[in-house]
Amino acid sequence: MSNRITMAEVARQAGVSIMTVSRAVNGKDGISHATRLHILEVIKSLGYRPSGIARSLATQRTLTLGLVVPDITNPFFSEVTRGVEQLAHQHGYHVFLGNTEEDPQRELGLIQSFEEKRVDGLILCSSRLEEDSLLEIIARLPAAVLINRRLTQPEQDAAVDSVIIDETGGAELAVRHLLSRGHTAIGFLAGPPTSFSGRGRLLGYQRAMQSHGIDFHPGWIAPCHPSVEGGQQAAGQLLEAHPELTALFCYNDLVAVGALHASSRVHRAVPHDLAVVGYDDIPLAALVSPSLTTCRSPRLVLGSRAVEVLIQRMQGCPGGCEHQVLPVELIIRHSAP
Amino acid sequence: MSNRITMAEVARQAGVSIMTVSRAVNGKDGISHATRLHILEVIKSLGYRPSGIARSLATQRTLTLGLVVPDITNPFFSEVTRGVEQLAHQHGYHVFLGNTEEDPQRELGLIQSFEEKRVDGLILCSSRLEEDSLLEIIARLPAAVLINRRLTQPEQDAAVDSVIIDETGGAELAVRHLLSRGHTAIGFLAGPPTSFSGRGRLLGYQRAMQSHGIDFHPGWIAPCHPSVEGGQQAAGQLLEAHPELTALFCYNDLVAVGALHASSRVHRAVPHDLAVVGYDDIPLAALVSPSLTTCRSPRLVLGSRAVEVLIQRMQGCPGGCEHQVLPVELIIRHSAP
DNA sequence: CTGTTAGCGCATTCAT
DNA sequence: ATGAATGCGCTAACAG
Repeated sequence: MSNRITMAEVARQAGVSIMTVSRAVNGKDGISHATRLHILEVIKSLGYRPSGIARSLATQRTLTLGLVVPDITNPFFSEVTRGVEQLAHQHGYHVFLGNTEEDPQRELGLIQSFEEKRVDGLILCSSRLEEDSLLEIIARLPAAVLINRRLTQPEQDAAVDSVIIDETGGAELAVRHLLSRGHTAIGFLAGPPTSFSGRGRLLGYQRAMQSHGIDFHPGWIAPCHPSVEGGQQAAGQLLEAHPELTALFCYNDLVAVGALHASSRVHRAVPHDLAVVGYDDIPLAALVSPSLTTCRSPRLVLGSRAVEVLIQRMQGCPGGCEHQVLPVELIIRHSAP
Repeated sequence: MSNRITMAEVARQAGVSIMTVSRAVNGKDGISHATRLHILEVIKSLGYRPSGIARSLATQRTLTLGLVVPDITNPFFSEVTRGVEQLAHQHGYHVFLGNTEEDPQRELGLIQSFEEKRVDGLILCSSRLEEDSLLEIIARLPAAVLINRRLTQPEQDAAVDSVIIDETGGAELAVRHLLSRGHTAIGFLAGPPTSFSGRGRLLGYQRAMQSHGIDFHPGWIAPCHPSVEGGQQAAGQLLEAHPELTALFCYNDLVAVGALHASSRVHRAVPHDLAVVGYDDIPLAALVSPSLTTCRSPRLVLGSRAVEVLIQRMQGCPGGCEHQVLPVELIIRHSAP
């Protein structure tokens, strides 16, 4: 390797002991101002950089976090990542990024690797792992936070920190907006029924409809793949089967864009002939035309809040686990004014 | 801390020496099949995980890479990141992600931190640092690769590995496409003149125009901020000042989307009254209407190739530095058929 | 095949 | 205010 300069070398050149150098480097006291200055001088001239590895071995802390996401190119996760990095940096931590490519097997591997890297804390975003594995893993780690997921069993849920979005509340907000504009025949392009957010948003839709005294129409709900193509296809079929629908609430913005495409195909102008509402407010939402009315999920905050919870836990703060639920904001644009 | 299990503990429980455990863990030979199985059994039952920290201190390798990007939420960088993570994973490496938030000062800090973390290699994406600092930093590190940038001075450039996109070639491709469709009055919404890609794309535009024997019109070139707003504003002004323009080549897709907005304002239908070509092929490009004809920059490959170069360098491969130039592909869609 | 001896580079006692 | 001894958990030479 490149013959790195060590503390011993600095100590030799400065004519002091290793311990004194250590004190100077870490800004601790018990050292005269003069020698400190001198040592700092030597350090600079030698280009010495302390070894985080050696330090971590001695202190049993790495000042390192692990972040696991399903797909970093997804704007949702990239913004969560940004939030995580931002706050980690603020607290002097650095972050290992793991991309699972949606593969639970890789997720497991990454978590294990991060454990071997001795991360001080782990953030699992939209974990695809089953509850048992998840719980087992988290128990092994010094600190861990789930983003975008909670465990279903109450006792288990109580044992793990989490930060999530108010999926149901956001969906209610969106549907209520449509209802307030006079729509009653509102379809729902539902996402994956297995996902946490899929279930939450469906529940919100149902609640809002029910609270308005609207009969439940199973036919108005169409599951679809959470993509533009999925949305386009599902919207096309739904509108054909149920021409009475005057509005569509979509699982996410990609699906909504697909709905936009589909409606233009069947010559229903948005928003005049059909109102469309999305979810997430990804950058795309403001750029398509008509621009999307949508629910803004606080992605960056999701990440930064997770780090806060983690750091609190790492500092051994007392109290039980935290379950933060972040509110969602309705952004009204042209697709459903 | 959580009383972690060490190799010594495993050794004790298995009734062997630490060294034998080490051999079993690392799959080295010089150990009987039976004892290996036994040790592995003990390891599993104890839930032992080797300490990467201790291992790194002993071996002087961390199996870790550092990646520094300006903004992880930018689809360009998030895909580069994905490529990096992918290939790193393939080779058993893990990656520290650093987000500079476009701040050179933070970039410097991150690099220094990663050096202290003893990363085996560093990838600098679209570095904003000045050449001297850059060179100095790279000299300190065991291995480093630049993405999206090369140093201007030949001697310096020869001293650092890099992976870049053929900016000029891509721009030529785009403009030639417009020329081949009969356009001659082609405007250029140029990006930041200080950036590597800004200069490269401008050169490509000029070359293509010149090779077609078209007089140089400085007025046809308008610098603009590389965003939708910047593009919209610049396009509006350019089209007003030069109504003779029948096509616009845009610095990137965001600018092109802005141009789309602007042209609809002045009632020039795309592509009929005005052809528009973007650059990068971000996901948005296919989703706006009309969909964008654009140059696809191989972002994922940019990342994965950088890791390959890095690993080659880390293995102490001989030969001088590599300067890979990745080709760009023209994607023809509706904005300029 | 297995165990022993030495570090890796630093921080944490405890002396001086 | 400074230094010496010891250990963090593991691997790399050597011995046996």
